[in-house]
Amino acid sequence: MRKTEGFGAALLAWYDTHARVLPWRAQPGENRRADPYHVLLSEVMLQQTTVAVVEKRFPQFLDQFPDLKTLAEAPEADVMAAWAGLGYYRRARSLHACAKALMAQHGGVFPQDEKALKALPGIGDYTSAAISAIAFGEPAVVVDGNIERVVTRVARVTDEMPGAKKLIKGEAAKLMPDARFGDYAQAMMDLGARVCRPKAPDCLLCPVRSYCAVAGSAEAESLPRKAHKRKRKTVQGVMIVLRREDGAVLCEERPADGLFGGMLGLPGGGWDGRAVPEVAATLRDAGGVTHILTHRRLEIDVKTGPTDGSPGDGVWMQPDEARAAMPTLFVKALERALS
DNA sequence: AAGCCGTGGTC
DNA sequence: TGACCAAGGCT
Repeated sequence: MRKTEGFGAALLAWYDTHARVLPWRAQPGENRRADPYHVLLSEVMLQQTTVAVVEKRFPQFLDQFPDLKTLAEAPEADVMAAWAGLGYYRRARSLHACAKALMAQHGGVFPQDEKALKALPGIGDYTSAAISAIAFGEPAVVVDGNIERVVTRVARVTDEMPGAKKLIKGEAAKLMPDARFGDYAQAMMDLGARVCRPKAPDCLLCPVRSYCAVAGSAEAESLPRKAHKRKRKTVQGVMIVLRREDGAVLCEERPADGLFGGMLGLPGGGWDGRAVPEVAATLRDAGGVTHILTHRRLEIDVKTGPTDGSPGDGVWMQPDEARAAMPTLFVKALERALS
């Protein structure tokens, strides 16, 4: 039987001297735990989003919404606008709903157990465990993409993802120390990010290589095993930039569900299941914009022209204000039309 | 349970 | 270029 005793202690010792310094984190030895609201916000922001991006956006968001109550009471449009450019915009809507639920159902006090946390909007298996461990020191089994990778290698889990998830969670539980559960979870993630990387893992300086089933072997890089992804489809459409005499641009709020749901966007269609507005045919061709999503490739023709017409169900906004509140795709289309 | 949902970086 | 990846959740 592989020895797991001592794994946690070895990793924590490494973390004590190698922890990344991050704005939402209580550093090891700081003798405090991170603020639950900060942990919630950072964890949601970090879902499928790189640390580099979150390091920049977390302080800005926190500045605008300094505490749970402020976030809960903020207009939804403000929250969505603050999320612009971060992607996966349902996260913003869920985060807002989560803050409201915490105020309404928990008196503004975070529950500490995973189960109660997971019942909140936008909080799933990973995030509930992470908040429970990091903000409250609970012995939750935290498994994210980094930890998945570390565990499949340490325990040599060769089953294909995502089927192996249950097995991985079991193995992850075996590796846990008997204290410092929050530090441990973050240590695992730091290890996965910096040492036990997807490509070219740095086994030579890994603090837990003596516990690892595949350390130093070529097999390490092959784990976890993942099925190949299917090719994305190309979708074509049109975006319309109508300009008023004062320079304002016609914008519109997108439907709550679907691509860029609830965000500020531009009129148009053909790429999102909606018909191309007839005005498009009367406007100047401003060029094209290509935008790559995880499972789709959008090829957009940008049309522009002056108008004194009524706003319809849209809203006139100055370009600077619009840019700040719109997903990147729309910003690109706007740039194309205005430059 | 497999597909949907953004964006930017790397190789 | 294209494939893969990054502290996932929801349906």
